[in-house]
Amino acid sequence: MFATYFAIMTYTKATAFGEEQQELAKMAKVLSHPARIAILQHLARTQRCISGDIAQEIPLSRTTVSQHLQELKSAGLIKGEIDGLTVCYCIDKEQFTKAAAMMATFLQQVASSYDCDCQPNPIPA
Amino acid sequence: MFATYFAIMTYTKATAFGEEQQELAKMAKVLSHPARIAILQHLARTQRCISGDIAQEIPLSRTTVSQHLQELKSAGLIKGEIDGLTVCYCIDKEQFTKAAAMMATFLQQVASSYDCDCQPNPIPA
DNA sequence: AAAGTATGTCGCAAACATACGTCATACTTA
DNA sequence: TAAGTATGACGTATGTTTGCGACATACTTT
Repeated sequence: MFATYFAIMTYTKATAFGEEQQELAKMAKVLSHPARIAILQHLARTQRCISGDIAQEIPLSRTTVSQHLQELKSAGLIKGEIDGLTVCYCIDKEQFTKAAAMMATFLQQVASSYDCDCQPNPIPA
Repeated sequence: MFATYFAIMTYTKATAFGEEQQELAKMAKVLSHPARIAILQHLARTQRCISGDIAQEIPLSRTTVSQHLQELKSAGLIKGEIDGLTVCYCIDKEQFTKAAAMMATFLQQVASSYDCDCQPNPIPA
């Protein structure tokens, strides 16, 4: 107990990243591969929910595309329904919108930060 | 020459990812680690351009934080000015805003896509 | 000049991501 | 029921990222 406290206090700095920081990083990670961007764009553009034809649109093997789809799915950004032989994927609009809003808010906050002129630390607190 | 053509044509699908897809993925990758999110938030929040004090705010060693700073810098999202002993980092507002806008547009486009009900491929083109 | 401080760079180990061939599953159609 | 097709899961090779200690650099202060 004391030991635990001590261990924590020894670390002057933050002990872990915040919930939101981890959420944002996770969202960003999902988007951090061109194949997954391409898949999302394709799903957004197409009128119908294309299944494995997606692999036709992307310069990767079917296996690899399937993996990327799994990743997008387990992140909750898309959903897939089995319909007989084929699987119909589409954007999970609700979840995607939520995650996108969080990301957009973060970007907005950082972008609208005060424009620094890189002066040396003014008040060495 | 013919061989090259043949090699290209053999690939029915796209040969490479688009410029924009790669740009977006790159931006996302930079944001795909909680430490880098935390650093950006910290820089945005702080009135003055903190240098190595950043390491105090983050649950990682100074070395590792320095690396993350380098990554943000080489992605152009932040800039750092040496001022004697310390280095003053801050958001590169122009570049960050540009990248953020690109990302926000992409998210918006996907989020505002048509809401699919996952019917089986209607017209098997 | 010597000691001190803020930083960055190097090199390594461990963890993770990517790509893809092959195999397993489950449905369709003949 | 057998052949065919669309998929996902498994295994594995190869590459990339992360984290950090130890060292190098460059400036400041005494």
